[in-house]
Amino acid sequence: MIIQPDYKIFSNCLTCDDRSCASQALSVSELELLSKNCNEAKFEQGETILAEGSRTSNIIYLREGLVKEYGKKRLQEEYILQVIKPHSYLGLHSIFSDNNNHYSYAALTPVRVCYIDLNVFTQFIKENGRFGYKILSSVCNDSLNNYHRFIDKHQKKIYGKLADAILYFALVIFGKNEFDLPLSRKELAYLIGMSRESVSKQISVFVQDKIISVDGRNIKILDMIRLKNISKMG
Amino acid sequence: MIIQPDYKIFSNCLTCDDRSCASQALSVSELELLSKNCNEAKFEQGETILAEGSRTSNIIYLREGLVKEYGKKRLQEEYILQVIKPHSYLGLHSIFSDNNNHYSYAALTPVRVCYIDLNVFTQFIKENGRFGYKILSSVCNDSLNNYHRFIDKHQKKIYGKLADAILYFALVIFGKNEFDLPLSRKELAYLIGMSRESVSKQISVFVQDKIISVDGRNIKILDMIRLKNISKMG
DNA sequence: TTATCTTTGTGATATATATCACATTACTAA
DNA sequence: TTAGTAATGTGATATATATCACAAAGATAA
Repeated sequence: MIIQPDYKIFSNCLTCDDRSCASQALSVSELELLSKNCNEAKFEQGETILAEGSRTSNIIYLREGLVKEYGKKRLQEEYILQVIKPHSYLGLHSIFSDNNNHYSYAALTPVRVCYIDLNVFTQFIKENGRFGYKILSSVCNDSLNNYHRFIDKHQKKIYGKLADAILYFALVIFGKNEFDLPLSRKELAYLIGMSRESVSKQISVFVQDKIISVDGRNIKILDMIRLKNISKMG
Repeated sequence: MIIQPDYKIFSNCLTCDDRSCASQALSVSELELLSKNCNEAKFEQGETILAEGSRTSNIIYLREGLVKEYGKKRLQEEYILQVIKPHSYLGLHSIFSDNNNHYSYAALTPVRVCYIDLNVFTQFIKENGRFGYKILSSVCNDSLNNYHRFIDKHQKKIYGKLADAILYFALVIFGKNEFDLPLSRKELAYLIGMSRESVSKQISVFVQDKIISVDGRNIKILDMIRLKNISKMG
C-alpha cells in the first residue's frame, strides 16, 4: 500500500470525479467535513486491502480498480463472493452488523481507495436521512445481487455457471464483449464454485463450440445469443 | 388472510409487546404516527403473505409466527432462502433496492403481521437517523447470515448441511433441543439445497447413529456435541 | 367406512463433477 | 541464458448426490 504524500492526504471530495452515488445527498459543508476525514491510498495487484477478522475505524471506498471480496474456509479453500467495481464502498454489511470484517478484500488490478473516518460516515447516516437512505439502498442492492448469484450457483450446471460468470464480466464489470479476465483460472473456479479443472474443460468446450474465443486471460464473446441462452437454460 | 375488525385496525404501537428493535429509536409522536398507519392481519399456515414480482406500498412486519422466504425458478423448483423469525420486517432488501419483491413469503405457522405504510416508514428512515441506522444494521445482519449460510451450503457435504439446518432450528429459531420442524421433508430439502430423498436418507443415518431422534416432524437432538462437530467438519 | 391423494422412506442405478495424474506452457529470479 | 515455480489443459477414474422406482404410512374427502 502506498499512502499519498502529505500535500495530497486531504483530498477534496467536492471536486472528486469518483464520488459515490450516495455522496450526492451530502451538503457542501458535509463534503468539506468529508474531505478533512478522508485520505487516499493505492494498492498493487494482488495486495490485500482488508483482511477477514479485522476491525476498522474507517470505511473504505473504491475509487479505481477491481477488488475481490472473498473468504477462506479452513486452509486453502477460498471462495470469492463477488468482484467489486469502482465507486463502491467495501464491506458495509460487516461494518454495520458487528463491525467485524467477515470477508477479505484484495486488489485484482492496481487500485485507488479512500479511507473515510467511520465516525464521520456514521454521523452522516444518522444526521442526513437522504444519505442514510442511499447507503441502505446500495446495501440492499448488493444483497439481492449476491442472493441471486448464489441461487444460480446452486441450481445451474457448470456450463450455466460459466456462462453466467462470462456474462457478468462482459455486461456488469466491463460493459464490453471482449475483456481481460482479472482472475486466474483458479480464482474463476473459486468465484463459480467448482474445481479449476472443470472450469478449464468447460472453457474449452465453449471455445470448440465457437461461443467464445480465449487467449490466456483475454476472452471474447463470439455468440452472445447462444451464451445468454446457456445462462438462461442453466 | 383475515383483516382485523374496524375497532382493532388502528393498533397501538406504543403499547405493543412485539415492537421491533428499530422502533425503539422512534419518538412518542413518531409511534403515534406509526399507529395510525399500521394495521394488522392474520394468515393461516401455508398462506402466501407476499408473492414474488409484486410491488407494495406497505412494509410487512412479522409479529408472530414463522415465515419462509422463498423463490421459484421455472416450474416446480422451489428454493427456500431462510426461515424468518418473529419481530422482523419481511423483504426490506427488495423494497429498498427496486421496490419489486424478489422473493415470496408464506406462513409456516399461524402468523400475525402488521402492514406499515411505506411512505411513513421511509419518512422515519430519512428523518430519524437512528431509526435508519437500526434498519441498515438489521439488513446488514440478515445479509451476512444469508451469505454465510449460502457459502456453507456450497462447501459442505450433505451431512454437514443437514446438521447445519437442524442446529439452525434448534439454536436460532426455537432455542430448544427438541422442536417441531415447521417444514415438510420436501421443504427442508429446498432449504438445504438437495433432493428430498437424500435428505430423508441422511436423517435416517443421524437417527441410526443416535445423534437425533425423529417422530414425524418432531426432532430431538440427542448428541449436541457430535452434531456440532458434524456441522463444523462439513 | 372406503377411496384418493400426499408425504415419506429406501434400495438400485445414473450422472455430473471432483479428484488424480501428468504434460505443456507461462512466469520469475538468479 | 537457465532453473525452478506456478498456471493451465486434458484424459482416466472415483464419488457424492440426483434420479428413478416403488412401498408404506398419513392425511383428506366422499
